[in-house]
Amino acid sequence: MNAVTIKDVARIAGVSPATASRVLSGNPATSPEARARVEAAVEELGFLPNAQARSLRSTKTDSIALLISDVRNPYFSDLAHAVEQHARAAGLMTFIGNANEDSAQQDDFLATMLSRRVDGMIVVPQGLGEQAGTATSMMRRIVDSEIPMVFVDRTLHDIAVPNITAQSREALNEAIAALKSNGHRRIAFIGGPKHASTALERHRAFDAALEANGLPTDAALHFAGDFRTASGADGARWFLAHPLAPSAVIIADAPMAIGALKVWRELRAKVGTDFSVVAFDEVDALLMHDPPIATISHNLEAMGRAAVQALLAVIRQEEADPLELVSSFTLRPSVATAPPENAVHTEGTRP
Amino acid sequence: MNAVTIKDVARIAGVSPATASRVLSGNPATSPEARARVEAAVEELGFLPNAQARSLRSTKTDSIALLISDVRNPYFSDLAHAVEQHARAAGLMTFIGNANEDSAQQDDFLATMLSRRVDGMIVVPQGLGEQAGTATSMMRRIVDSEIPMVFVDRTLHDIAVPNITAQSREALNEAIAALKSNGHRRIAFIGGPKHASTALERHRAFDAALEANGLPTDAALHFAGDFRTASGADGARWFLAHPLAPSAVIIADAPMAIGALKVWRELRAKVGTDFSVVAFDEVDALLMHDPPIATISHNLEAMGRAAVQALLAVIRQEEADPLELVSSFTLRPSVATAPPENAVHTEGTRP
DNA sequence: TTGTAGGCGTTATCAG
DNA sequence: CTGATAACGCCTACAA
Repeated sequence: MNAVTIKDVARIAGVSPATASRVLSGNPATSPEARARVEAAVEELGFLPNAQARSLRSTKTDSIALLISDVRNPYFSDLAHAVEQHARAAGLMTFIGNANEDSAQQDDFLATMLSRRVDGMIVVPQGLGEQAGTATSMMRRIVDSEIPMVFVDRTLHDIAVPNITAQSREALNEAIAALKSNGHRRIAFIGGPKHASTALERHRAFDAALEANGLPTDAALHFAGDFRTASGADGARWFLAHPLAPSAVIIADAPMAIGALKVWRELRAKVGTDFSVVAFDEVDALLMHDPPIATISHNLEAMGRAAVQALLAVIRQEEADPLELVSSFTLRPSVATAPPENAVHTEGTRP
Repeated sequence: MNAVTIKDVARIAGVSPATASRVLSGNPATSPEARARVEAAVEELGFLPNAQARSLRSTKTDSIALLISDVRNPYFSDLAHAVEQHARAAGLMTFIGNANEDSAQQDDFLATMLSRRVDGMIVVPQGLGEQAGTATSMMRRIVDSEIPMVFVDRTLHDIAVPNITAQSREALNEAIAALKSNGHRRIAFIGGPKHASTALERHRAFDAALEANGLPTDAALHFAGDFRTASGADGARWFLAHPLAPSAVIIADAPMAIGALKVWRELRAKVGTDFSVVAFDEVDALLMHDPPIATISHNLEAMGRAAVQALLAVIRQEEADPLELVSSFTLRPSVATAPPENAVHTEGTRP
């Protein structure tokens, strides 16, 4: 296939493989003449060094792996873009892997990347268990291998690696204060899966924000989704049929919000009139919706940059600055301020 | 780091490295006893084989590279998802690279992947020149290396590798017929960049569809965008200010359509009333728009599947069926059927 | 400045 | 079925 090796280059250039290698790796101990001849030979043969063989001896590969939860979720593709551009600026190639919200797919990718000796990994970890999620045994093995690794967006509560996460409490405070000032009292929450730390964080911040605003928390107003479109659709139906008739709902990510909005449209439920909706993640689909949906958004660009910086610090064995990203809340009056008086729910009429 | 090698495993298991290797690679020429002991040793040591070294000897790596143009474009992330799932079903790991619509980034990724000896590549090629785009010299080198490769979505007119592309003529015929039957006569086109073959194909199909419907083609009604959001915004302003006052516009991809819609919203131009819009790519943002935008969509799932199949055929050196995917057209009446009588344009009133 | 001679971790070959 | 041995492509002492 690409059978041309450094020996071929050396032969054509009339030098030894060692000299050719030195030229190729920029070793100063080379004569200008040797350099010229080797470079000519490389050009002539179209030689591309075999990274496998190279990193068998040396160790740096100038590449990192990035594992995201779901390529099709704009939240993660924005993150991927940010990571990729910052890594590139630092001279690192990024290989993107898609876990598809599945820990087995995560494990395959990470194991393959580890065995291919990337210089480090930036991972949105796929958890298994309760609460913030717990590591798979493969994840533990990979962490034990001591490859430089940072978590981004999510964490695992039983693994101690540097992590870049966002904090949504302030934004939820604002959102709920806005809803309350418009008369909303029963606010539902469509949350994420137990294995994702972000789901837990958002859920807790939601409860805390209710309390901070003097509203009662109620487990019955919490729907456990899985961050994917289909569960948002389920949540939408659950919301409409809820016996407590909540007048507003906060949805913990964009795919679920989109799933929910599609259901509501089908059922002719009037978002923003019958009830109010606030969703995490500022994506085009939510802004284009009629009426536009209020959103709580993280700064993915900053998150990606921070993740790359943190990883570089680990690779260089420096101290990493402990970073915390705070989400911001964007209120779109047409939606979040819809008073519950208009709500079908509060009148007991439901599709 | 992961210093445990197959020799350690062999030592613990009390067999030779060769035997350990056979067990690990599923070679049938192994005794049950050897298998058991090796597996126990692997478990005990947490051994992970070094893929670098492995593929230095063998050649298969059970992995492929996928290069897409833009991770943040839902069109490509859907494609990535499809490719990844089908490759996974075929036992192949997928490494995703983001060209970011930039041929230099493409070249870096492909060169790195080639040197890491993936088994094959599925590429949305980034062209350079005129028309369907022309290959970079790195692309040529990579093709010359004879690594199994297929193009998907786009092609390069000076490179002959199997390619999976879509054909939009029928869909555009339908769209323009629908527009015409609603009285539209001057239809604008916001197209893609010259280096993308899809841009050329869609532009030609647009002209052909006009002719097929007995409408004149007019270069003045064509705006050259670049498939990214910002150029869609430019196109939107161009459209509103156009001296010929077209009453409908077809936009060649979703990011440009979204950019355009945002501008029109800001300027209070009434999409679907003042003028009609049809856009390529069925993405949530276009469906959520008020009113929903008519879309022309390809089946990305089928495209991804076909690309994986074609690549597998190349890898196995089989004949690949020359595949051609036809795009499907979804007409959403509320928009595409808006009669031009309502158009601000035809009345000469423009924001 | 250059060449020679190992060796990185694995698998293919060949003899037993 | 197993074990020794060589080789994959490259890099790096070490010696010249």
